[in-house]
Amino acid sequence: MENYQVVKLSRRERQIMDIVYQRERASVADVLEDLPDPPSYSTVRALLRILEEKGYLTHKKDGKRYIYRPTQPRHQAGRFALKQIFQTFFDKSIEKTVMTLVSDADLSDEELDRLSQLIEQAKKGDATS
Amino acid sequence: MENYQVVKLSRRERQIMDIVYQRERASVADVLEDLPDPPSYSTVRALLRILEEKGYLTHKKDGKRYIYRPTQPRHQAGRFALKQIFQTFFDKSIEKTVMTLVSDADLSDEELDRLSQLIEQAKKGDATS
DNA sequence: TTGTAAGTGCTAAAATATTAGCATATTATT
DNA sequence: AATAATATGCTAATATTTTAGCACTTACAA
Repeated sequence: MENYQVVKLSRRERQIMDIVYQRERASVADVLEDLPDPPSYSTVRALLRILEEKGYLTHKKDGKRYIYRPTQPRHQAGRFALKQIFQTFFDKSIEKTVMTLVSDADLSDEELDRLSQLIEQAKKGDATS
Repeated sequence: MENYQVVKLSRRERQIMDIVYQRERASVADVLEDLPDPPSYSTVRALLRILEEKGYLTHKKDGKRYIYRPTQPRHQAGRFALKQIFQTFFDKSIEKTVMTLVSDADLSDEELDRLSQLIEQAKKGDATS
């Protein structure tokens, strides 16, 4: 099970994958709009075609233009990306990673309550110690 | 404040930065050891030199060899990387990101307790709603 | 103090990624 | 059904990344 963060993607390819993941689906124009240092239209089309060839994207026609989507579900790709992050920056510790997220987050009370609940559930559900 | 995940790093450069961050500091041999599809020794040296030129690494001498370190503190780089992730994959929602981490994590009771505490503190400390 | 092993500095070749542009197709409009 | 506007398909030039190799340096041990 390969993840796009891990595999051989060039800089532009990664930028484009990030954009398509953020938008869930995107036309060439959408991607171009979000790209930093935007290259030409043709360039973006070429990259999208390559990413499709490599298997990271698919497209379907919508009227006369193509709409691209990731082949891998966003949530799944996200989990892989997170794994990469906590292995690289947080001593492989999920706890440290969560600590950082929560500390920086400025979450609302509702959000914090939901997190508390989740943690309570985790305590019950699992007997690891 | 620029982050290496965000700026123009090539694929190999990123791989190397990840390795150096994981190890905190690394010799050429260390990096070579961890690189997938490892290239030659000279190659790794060249890339390390380039990363130093670009300002992402520094080195000091240790005996006859160089030890490289990131110029940017790991924790700080990690926070940036996390931001990138939750913006790309989790609808910009830190809550969703934490949910995923905790759900997947299989954390020990001690870890869960510490997280509960952290969340309680966050509730007290901050009046956002 | 000299030889040798293990390092680095630099440069240029090779491989890959990035880009633009022309030819062609499709849709909508008149 | 002809035209204009807006797509895509493909190819080849350019730029960047990745690589190896040779020349030089340093540390250490005989």
